[in-house]
Amino acid sequence: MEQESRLSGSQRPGGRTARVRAAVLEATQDELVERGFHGLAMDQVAARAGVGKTTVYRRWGGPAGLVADLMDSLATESAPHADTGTIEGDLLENARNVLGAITDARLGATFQAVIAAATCDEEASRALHGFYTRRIEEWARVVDLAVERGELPAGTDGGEVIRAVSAPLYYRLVVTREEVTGDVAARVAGQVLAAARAGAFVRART
Amino acid sequence: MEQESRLSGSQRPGGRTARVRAAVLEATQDELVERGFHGLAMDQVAARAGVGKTTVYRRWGGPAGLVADLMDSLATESAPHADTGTIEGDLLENARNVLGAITDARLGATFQAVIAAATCDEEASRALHGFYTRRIEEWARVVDLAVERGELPAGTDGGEVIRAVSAPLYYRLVVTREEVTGDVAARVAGQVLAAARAGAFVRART
DNA sequence: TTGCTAATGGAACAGGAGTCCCGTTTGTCG
DNA sequence: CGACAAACGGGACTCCTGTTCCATTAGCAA
Repeated sequence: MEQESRLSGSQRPGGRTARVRAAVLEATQDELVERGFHGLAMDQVAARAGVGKTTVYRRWGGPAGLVADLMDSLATESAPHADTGTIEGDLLENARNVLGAITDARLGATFQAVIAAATCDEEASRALHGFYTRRIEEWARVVDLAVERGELPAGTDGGEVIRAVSAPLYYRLVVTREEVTGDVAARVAGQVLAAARAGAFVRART
Repeated sequence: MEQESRLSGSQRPGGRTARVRAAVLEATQDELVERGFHGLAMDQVAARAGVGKTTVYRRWGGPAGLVADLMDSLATESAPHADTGTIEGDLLENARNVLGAITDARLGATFQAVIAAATCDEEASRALHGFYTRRIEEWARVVDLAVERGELPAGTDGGEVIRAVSAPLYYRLVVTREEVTGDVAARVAGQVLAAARAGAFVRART
């Protein structure tokens, strides 16, 4: 249960190792869609990926390690921030981006699985934290650009703005378990925009 | 796996049944704090509660049923909305209330466990949905009162406002896995207040 | 108090997840 | 091309979760 950096630090990152990882992560996502995190059996994943059960246990340790690595792999392919020209458009784009991720069967199941895993596993928790830290940083730039354009007050905290847009969508998905629609996404973007324009997201003076 | 209404509809709700339920739910919470949802073993719960393993399986069916019932029991003891006299104070109070719930070791672990359970179990999902539906309705009243006092524009959607305050806190807890502090709670309450005053939460005309 | 029945408890049983051992395959380097 | 080492694969084994059966206890009502 303590094999680190299975990604980059491999001593032999040759063809097979990478192939196995790809096949296993692919199979993991499929299983998550069909059975959810609690139903994620290493057995099944190994069989579906066409690799030995031993290999999966050796490299990932358990279901949590599996979803943590899956999250890491998703991090490398996450989309860059939008640039529609206005902060209104960019925030709406961010909301739609989140909406798309959580309504997509494959991605949605994956995110929920990692969230579930993170509640009881330190490794999955770190993977999740890292993923969103990067994503928020990336999208926070649209706020900085808006400030430069004079659309928003100087000192507006971009990370906070992006969090404020994303949070209500995830909140509905995993906490209140309400349906998340395009309407909700649009409303939320509008609400946050209003608060940002009013200067509610300006950083406190140090 | 289909024994309904173990709460109210019992044909014999006498002393022992209620005692057993209380002991089991108590033990469940303890186990959740120590091991999390994935580590919730019916065995352990039964032993800690001092009841037979068979009883726990019979009445709750599985770990998910256990946390679902726990959620239902928490619903009955959730606090009524605040009434500080100003919407600013009430929203801050709501933020602090959420903050208190998720930072409390016992409650925080419980909520995270139910959230994890809900990602893969329909029953837990319904319990969670019901709990927050009630809670949001309850606290939405502070917004209605504020509208009556003239603090906020007519037509402001109370449920949306409460969600907007609560969401960023839960988002940090379960999604981005950032620390949630009193600072964050206060900031969020302020941001939502600004948006509400600007009329961003006014319902669309039908 | 007495009997009925719901509810509980103990113990044996079954199924599956996770671990271990060792032989086999496959990159990689000289 | 050849050898070494890392990584993989299969199968047996163990332990624990969840189920089933039946005896026992304890509410409830007459």
